[in-house]
Formats: sequence, C-alpha cells, structure tokens
Amino acid sequence: MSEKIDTRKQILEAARERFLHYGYAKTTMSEIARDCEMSAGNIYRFFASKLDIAEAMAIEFNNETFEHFRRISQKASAAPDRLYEFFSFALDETYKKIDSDAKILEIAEILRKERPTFLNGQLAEERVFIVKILADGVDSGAFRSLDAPYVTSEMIQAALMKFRFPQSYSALKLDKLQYELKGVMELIIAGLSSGAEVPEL
Amino acid sequence: MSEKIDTRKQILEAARERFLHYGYAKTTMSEIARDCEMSAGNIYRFFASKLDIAEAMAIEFNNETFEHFRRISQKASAAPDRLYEFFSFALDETYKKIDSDAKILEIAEILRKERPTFLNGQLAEERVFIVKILADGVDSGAFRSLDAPYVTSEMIQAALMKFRFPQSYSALKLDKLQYELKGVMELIIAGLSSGAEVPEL
DNA sequence: CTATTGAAAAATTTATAGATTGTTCAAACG
DNA sequence: CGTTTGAACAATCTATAAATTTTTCAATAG
Repeated sequence: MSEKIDTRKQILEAARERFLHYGYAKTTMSEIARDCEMSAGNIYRFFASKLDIAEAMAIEFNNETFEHFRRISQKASAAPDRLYEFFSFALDETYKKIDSDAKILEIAEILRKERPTFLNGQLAEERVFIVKILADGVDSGAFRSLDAPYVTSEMIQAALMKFRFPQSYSALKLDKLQYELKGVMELIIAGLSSGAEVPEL
Repeated sequence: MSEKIDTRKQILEAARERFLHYGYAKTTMSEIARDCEMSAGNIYRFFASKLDIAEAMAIEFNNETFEHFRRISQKASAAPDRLYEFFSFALDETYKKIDSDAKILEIAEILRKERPTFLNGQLAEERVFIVKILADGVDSGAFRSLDAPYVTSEMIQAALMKFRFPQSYSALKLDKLQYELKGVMELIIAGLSSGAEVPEL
C-alpha cells in the first residue's frame, strides 16, 4: 500500500522531468514507463490518463504556492498590505515560472482547455486565504463590514483575473502588469475601506 | 474620388455579408470580387489585405456601439449609475452579438491574434467616455478627487477585462457574468466614493 | 495617366496515407 | 488472489503532395 504510493510518486517524478525537459506533447507514456522500469499499460493502474499525470503535477506545483499564500495570509502586517502582497506574489510567481519554461505554459494551456473545472478548484482554494485576510481586515477596522466575505473574495478574484493568469490573458510584460496590479489593487482596497460608500446597483 | 469611396463601401458590404453568412475563412477574395463585379486583384487597391477588410468591418461594428457609449456617458443620471450602465451595456451587447453568430467570434479571435494593437486602440477610444463619467462624478461629489483620471480609467478597464471580452476570457453564461460584473462594479464604485481611503502601496 | 485585369508567384489549406501514441484488456506472472 | 505485461485497437499526429487561396504585378483598357 505504501508501495503503491511510492510507485505513483515515481511515475510523477519521471513524468515531471520529461514534461519540463521535452514538453507534454513530446513525451510518450512508453518513455515515462521505461524510466520507471515498467510497461506503459501499468501506468494506468496509477493514473487514468496522461492528462491526469499533468493534473497531479500541477497540483504539486500549486501546493508549494499555496504554502506561500498561507504564510502571507497569516502575517502580522495590516490586512490591506497582505491582500496586495498576496496578489503581487501570485503575479510574480506565475509570471516567472511560465517565463522560465515554455513547457510550463504548454501544460497550463492544456489543463485550461481539457480540464476547465480544475482551474475553478484551484481558485476556490485560494479564496480561503482571501477570506481570512478580509475577515482580519474587518476585525481590525481597516475594512468595512462585509455582508458576504466569500462573495467579496470571488469579486476580487474576478477583478484580478488578468494578473492571476498573466500570459494567457495578455501579452504585457511583468513590469507593466505589476504597475496595473498596483493601480487596480488601490481601487479595490479603497472600495473595502471603512469610509467607502457602497452603491445600490 | 467619391467613386473610390463608394467602391470601398461596396467591397466592405459584400465582404460583410459573406463573412457573417459563411465565416471569414470560408469566403474568398474572388467571391467578394465577383459580388462587386471586379477582379480579385482590384480589391487590393482599396484594402491592403483580407484581414484589413475584417478590421474595417470591425471598426464599423464598433462605431455603432460607441454611439451608445457616448449617449450613456452624457446621460443626466448619477455618475456611478452611468459607469455601471456603461459596462453593463457593453457586456450585454458583446455577449449577445457573439452568441447570435459564431462568425462574429471567429472574426474577433482572428483580429485578437493577428492585430493585437487594434484591440488596444478600441480600448483607448472607450477610455474617453470613462474619463468623462469620472470627471462628472468628481464634480458632483459622488467620487473622490482623482490624481490621474485617465490612469484610473485604465485601471477600471483592467479590472473589468473579463466582462469586456466575455467569450474569450471565460466560459460563463450571461447571467453569471452579469452577477459578477455587478459585484465588481460595487467594489470599484465604493473605491471611487468620496469617503474611500486610498492606501499607500 | 489612372484603373483594371488576369496570369503567375507565394502562402496557406486540404486530403490522406503511414506512422506513432494513448488506452484497453485478456493472458501470464509472482 | 492482486500485479504486470504486451499485443491489439482506437485515437492522434506527421509528412507531403495536390489543390486552393491570397497577393503581386506586368500588360491592357479606358
């Protein structure tokens, strides 16, 4: 049983190396199998498809990022600063990861196309941290009281889409994106501030 | 000379009908030429390429929308309401246009790929109206005073990207998009309100 | 001299056959 | 028994030749 988990990890590791080195399309199941000294057919006892290997890999990738998110969301700094740091970090991190390796963009694009719900799941996980920062901000008085913090976190994500998936949604360079993020963030934080007047739309 | 303009219009009209009926890729220059009773080569005296015909068509298309934008920006209603109406109209309009005709999406995607600057130009034109609404809002006291209204209009556009190009940036249905737009808009308008505290980031 | 044509060049698309790859599963293995 | 294999099948990709389409431009027409 721990045997099984090990084999799974081994496949994942072999696939990761090949995917990052040669790209998703250019690595074959047989190659991954060979690296693990097994037959291609046997991989299917651990992963339902090649795409599922890529998805598992993306989850691992994101888990590292989520660790950073958790740390930022739990910092002692003021809630508005944490909110900015959160998305600022996210932008830098994803931009640089994708910029360093065209192979990572390939996998990201494939998952976006073939697994549209996967992305939603990841966004939902991020919302947990955003809601935490919002709650802290309300407690400290930096933010106005919010009817539905979870919904607010969805709206913040919607407004910052462009920065969360930089290479898919625009062709802008990092410095321009950072500049825009700062501007949008100022607007959002101002909208969350205690003095802000919420309109009736 | 007016002759030339007429011929240009005639080509544009013939192309529009074919593009909307059969799609951009499936209509040939020869077909457009035949409709205008001329040779394919002659079209190039009026348009540098097939793509330029599509671009000219998109400009015409957008001019109708800009007329609506102008009307909304000049309304008597409160600035926040106008701002919401502006983007609400834009969302409904573009969503419905594209939803009614897959051919329109085809042309939009091709222009986005092959003429990346065209889109920026259109967004710049829209900003004129947004800046007008912002200025009115500041004057009336509904909005706080803005250091750089033009930059603010860019930030508002960045935050609302997702709703300006609904079918390219998400797979959400219109009602879900409308719901999200309302939420993001509330946040932005609150951020622009007189009482809002702008953070130092 | 300008406007237009139509043939030719360049670029792109289509069609398809062959090869490769992803996936399944009955049989062999431990 | 559960595990693994490898052959078979289905799906996808590749290569390329033929066909079509876009674009150019010398020749022609007005």
